[in-house]
Amino acid sequence: MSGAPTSSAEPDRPSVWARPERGARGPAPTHSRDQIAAAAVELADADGLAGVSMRAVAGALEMAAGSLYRHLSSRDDLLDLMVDRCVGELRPYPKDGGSWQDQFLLLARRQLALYRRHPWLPDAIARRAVPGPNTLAYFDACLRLLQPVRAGVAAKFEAIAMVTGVVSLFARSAAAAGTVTFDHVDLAAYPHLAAAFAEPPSARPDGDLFERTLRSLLTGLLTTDPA
Amino acid sequence: MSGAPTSSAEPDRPSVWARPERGARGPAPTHSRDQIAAAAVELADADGLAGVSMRAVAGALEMAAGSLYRHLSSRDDLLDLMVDRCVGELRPYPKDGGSWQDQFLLLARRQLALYRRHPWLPDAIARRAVPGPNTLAYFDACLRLLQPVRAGVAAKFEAIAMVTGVVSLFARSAAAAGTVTFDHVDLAAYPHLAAAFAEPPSARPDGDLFERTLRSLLTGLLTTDPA
DNA sequence: CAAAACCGCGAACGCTGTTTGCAGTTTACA
DNA sequence: TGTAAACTGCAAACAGCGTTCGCGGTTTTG
Repeated sequence: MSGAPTSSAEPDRPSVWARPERGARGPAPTHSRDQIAAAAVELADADGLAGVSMRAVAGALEMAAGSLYRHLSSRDDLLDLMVDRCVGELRPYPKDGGSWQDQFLLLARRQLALYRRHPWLPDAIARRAVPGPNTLAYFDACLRLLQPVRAGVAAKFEAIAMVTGVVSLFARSAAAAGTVTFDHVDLAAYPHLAAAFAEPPSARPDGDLFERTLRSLLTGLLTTDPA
Repeated sequence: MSGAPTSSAEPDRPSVWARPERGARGPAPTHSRDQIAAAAVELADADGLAGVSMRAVAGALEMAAGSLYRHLSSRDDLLDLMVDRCVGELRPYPKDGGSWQDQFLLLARRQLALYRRHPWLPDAIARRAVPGPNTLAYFDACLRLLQPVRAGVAAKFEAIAMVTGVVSLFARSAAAAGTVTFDHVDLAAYPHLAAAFAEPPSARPDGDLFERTLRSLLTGLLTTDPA
């Protein structure tokens, strides 16, 4: 969901998606992958990513912490599951409406809503999540929307990653507006900061900022691009 | 460095910048704040943010882990120190050259270089770092560059945060290009992904992408903006 | 029916950030 | 000048974390 696709030889941790959901020999697992992911997402929505500890997730499912490792090989696997589960909420993908910019913007709006529902999602994604089926479907849908665009695959992936990133910036700026506070700071040494705060508080930028930003970003990234 | 300034009543953890560097009564500390921050930055540059444990930092300075808490009240404080120290590398700020867009772009380029020197910086900043003197100076310089722009303070802060965010996206995409790998995945269910990989690998987008993106972002965010 | 494979469990390991009591050192004030 | 307060660094400990391991019990395979 970030970065361009290449096949570099990095420390490939074996993804969850490779391992079979359950073995063929033993007793049936008392919990499914989806149940685990759902419980973890619920916990993250409530307490943030830090609240998603193996013990907490296991506790929410009334199982022992170590038992989780029958389903996952690490906490990273759990986060991959969570990410893919939430990306699935983007379905169904826009189809048959307006220009590719319009469609992409619609998708971006849905991403923004998703990131607001799950404020921890950008962080979980930025951690280089291994794409699961839903994430692959998301990329596929993006590429489908970008089909009319005459640009190379690399450029398209760059654009997708950039849009995803900007969307998460908007989600963060909305969620954490007013996070940075300059109170109790001596502004004497910072004349322009001081002047800014002397000014009467201006209205926050209008609501179309999201659309205008993404439109200029998309056209800038994809339309005038050669390759 | 992210988000707009407001004075909301959030759980204000007391910043490092408030506490005096050393008391007036006891023996002289064997290490200064700067030495601690420098050691931590060195560690982060080498091993990433995860490598910056209190014990590791203390070890690099040949002191006990608990002793760090004579200078800092938490690890967050340490990260704040690290961030502000690195932001200081942006000095001196551009002055007297070209249009405000040109000057801001120059600053953005320097930020990009900074983020490449310290790949952990974006993460440390995104964690809502408490602005130190260097960060305040950075904001001050940004506002000075934006002085000719007729836009409200809130819009300017939004723009600054957005530029900072996009710069870190570029830094990440460059550092982690080829991170997401679709190898060993059955692409049968994802026709557009499959088609994308069947295509001969196209050249990566040209180098002016950074400039074009930021220019369109800046003009989109600030020039047509009302108040 | 035996062997292999898998499940869930509880206890442990090493790591983390942080707290605490201690002894020693420097300063401020009467 | 002497004493008390304030500060320093240290070692040890605490709770929490992700993770591993050996156990007994259950299910399937041959």
